[in-house]
Amino acid sequence: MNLKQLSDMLALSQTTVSRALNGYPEVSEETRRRVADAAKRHGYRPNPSARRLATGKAGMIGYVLPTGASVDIDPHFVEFLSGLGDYARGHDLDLVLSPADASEEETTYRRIVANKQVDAVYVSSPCPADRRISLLNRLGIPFIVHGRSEGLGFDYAYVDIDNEMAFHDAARLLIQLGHTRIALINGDIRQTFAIFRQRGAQSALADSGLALPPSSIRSVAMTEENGYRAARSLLESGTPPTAIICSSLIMALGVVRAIRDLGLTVPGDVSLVAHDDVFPWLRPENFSVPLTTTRSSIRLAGQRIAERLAARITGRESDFEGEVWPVDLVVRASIGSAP
Amino acid sequence: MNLKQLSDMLALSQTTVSRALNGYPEVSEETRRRVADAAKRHGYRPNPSARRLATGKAGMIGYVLPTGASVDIDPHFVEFLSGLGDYARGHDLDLVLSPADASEEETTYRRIVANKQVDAVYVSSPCPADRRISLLNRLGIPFIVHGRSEGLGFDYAYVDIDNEMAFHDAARLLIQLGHTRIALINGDIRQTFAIFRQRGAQSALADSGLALPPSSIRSVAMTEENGYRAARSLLESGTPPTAIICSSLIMALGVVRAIRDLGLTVPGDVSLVAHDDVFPWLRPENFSVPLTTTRSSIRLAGQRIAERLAARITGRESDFEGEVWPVDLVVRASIGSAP
DNA sequence: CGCGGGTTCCAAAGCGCTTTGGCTACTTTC
DNA sequence: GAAAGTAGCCAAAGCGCTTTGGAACCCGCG
Repeated sequence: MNLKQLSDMLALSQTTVSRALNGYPEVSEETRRRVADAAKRHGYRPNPSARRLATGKAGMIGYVLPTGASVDIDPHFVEFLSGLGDYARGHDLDLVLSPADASEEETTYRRIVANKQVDAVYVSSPCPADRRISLLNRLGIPFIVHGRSEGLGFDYAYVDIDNEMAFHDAARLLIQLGHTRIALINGDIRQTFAIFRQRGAQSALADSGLALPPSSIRSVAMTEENGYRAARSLLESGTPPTAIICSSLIMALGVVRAIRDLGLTVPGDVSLVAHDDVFPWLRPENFSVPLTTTRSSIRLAGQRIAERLAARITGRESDFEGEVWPVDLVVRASIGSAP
Repeated sequence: MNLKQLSDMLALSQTTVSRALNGYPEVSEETRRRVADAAKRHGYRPNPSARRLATGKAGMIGYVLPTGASVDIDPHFVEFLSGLGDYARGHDLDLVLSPADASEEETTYRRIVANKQVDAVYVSSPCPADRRISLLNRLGIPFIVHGRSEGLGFDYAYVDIDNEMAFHDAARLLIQLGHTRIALINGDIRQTFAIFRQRGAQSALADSGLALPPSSIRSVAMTEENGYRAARSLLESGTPPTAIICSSLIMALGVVRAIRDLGLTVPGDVSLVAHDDVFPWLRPENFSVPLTTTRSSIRLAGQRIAERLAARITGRESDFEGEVWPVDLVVRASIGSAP
């Protein structure tokens, strides 16, 4: 069933039917009703390819998926996706993933924009002066960044959490508990979120005249194994920390294992705080010692980003506002006063 | 840069240029080279919407993403996606995700097929007599199932691992070690993979005159918490198992925690085998006691499925072959002879 | 009565590609 | 040397939609 058939059936022109369906004003209410009615009855759905060809609008949002033989997609991505799906479903939005390895990332962005395959894209895990962001800005396609970049020289729309404040607060709490040797097990420091977290922890320590020397910082990909290794090397060093702040629950698994392997206890010997992105399948309250966390749901961010993306596509949103969400600090048994 | 501009530039007709680019035989080698050359130099890319409109082919593969307020996307999905990406990248295949909740799943499949938005779809986590599979079969779009269904009454293409054999082997090994009270902590039993796993474990036990009574089976969503609860309830029952087989590494985390909480040890009191889907961020050899696993990489399955999907789209594959991959049984320290 | 001004509708021109059905010119065949 | 192929190319017709630029009609006003 296509437009022509439908309009023939109604003895109207394709123009009128199209307009009736798309809410143009120059068609009488009665005709509009008749058309809408027939369309529904016959299950008419405009062919998206045709529509896209004619309008240039795609009804899809795009994401360039970083892949590569040695590249693992972040498990956080799935949570983000859930959130995106929560909104997209019911708003007739589809998501197109274009896998690309690092070397062809830029080309891929250019391609999906040039082809008008998607109406908007989102970008995740930005680094400072992120090239993808300046590229998209130049290409002029609506986009939203999940996270923030720095030093770009122009405004852009983003949704981020207050990583700096979160880790500041976590560090401050540990300091208040008397800890002076605090270590940070962070994610890849090339990414802004990790930079902000380090900054937050550092400033809290500085506020109390303490330091976070490079020797107390680890910056690694967020796997259980890396968490273990980082924690071990910290705890086996000359001046082991009495508290560890850790950028992910997955790494925290490794940290806990390392602590236990060394015959130490939480929070007796080591206090532990981790950032929780809210995975349904791994919850901080279920750690052997319930984990104090800085908590912020990635899924919620996904929802919000989808919503704003949709608003940008339809032109309801056009400024370049950055949203920074506060992060909860949830205290559980894994922290205690310094030994 | 579009076809017309390119062909004007070359003083050739659009027809010839199109044919040269698409490898039709009726164009001379020399012309073809000239065209290919110019296309590359000017970065010409055919507009996919136009091509789709003309051919009906989309160059995309589709997936209906189950979502819903209380639905969590499986973290395995991300691994699968990595695999899909591995192939898709470099083959100009994009992936479109259409989020839909359970109630509109069927409608969504119909929509993406009717709209020719995608050339093929894949289906994951099938259950017996899966309605999606019969629907797709009826709609006549190429598809591949990741996993298997049963009792459908027609053939279809799938890629699956030998879950039954895997769990059979795992159970047999435990029996050989002298275990007689073996428990199974399984995934959602409505899904075929879980049924097969149960069947495998059951048949191994039956081979030795043992049974796997319902009281020794838990069938739950695969989270750490559920693993913990299941293990606890099993171990605190009147006849606690001396060995547990567990359907996922994530649940195994909880199982290990439960064992420890009860003051028991692995493998002294309880032997543990888990299925490992090969997450880069959580590895069985890094458990406090390295875990014996049945191992099969989901990522590899993703690659293979993308490859076969591409083959089906282009017509290189047309039979309805089911592929069943063997599963490795990797022995590590978490199993021992029965106490 | 005729005319500006709405309202409601339509024919036709794209959008950028593929594909059908020739057409030309060059070989081959007898 | 003419008939029959064949290789190489092209014009034009779609694919299904949106949108431009009217046309037809009815209204009330001077």
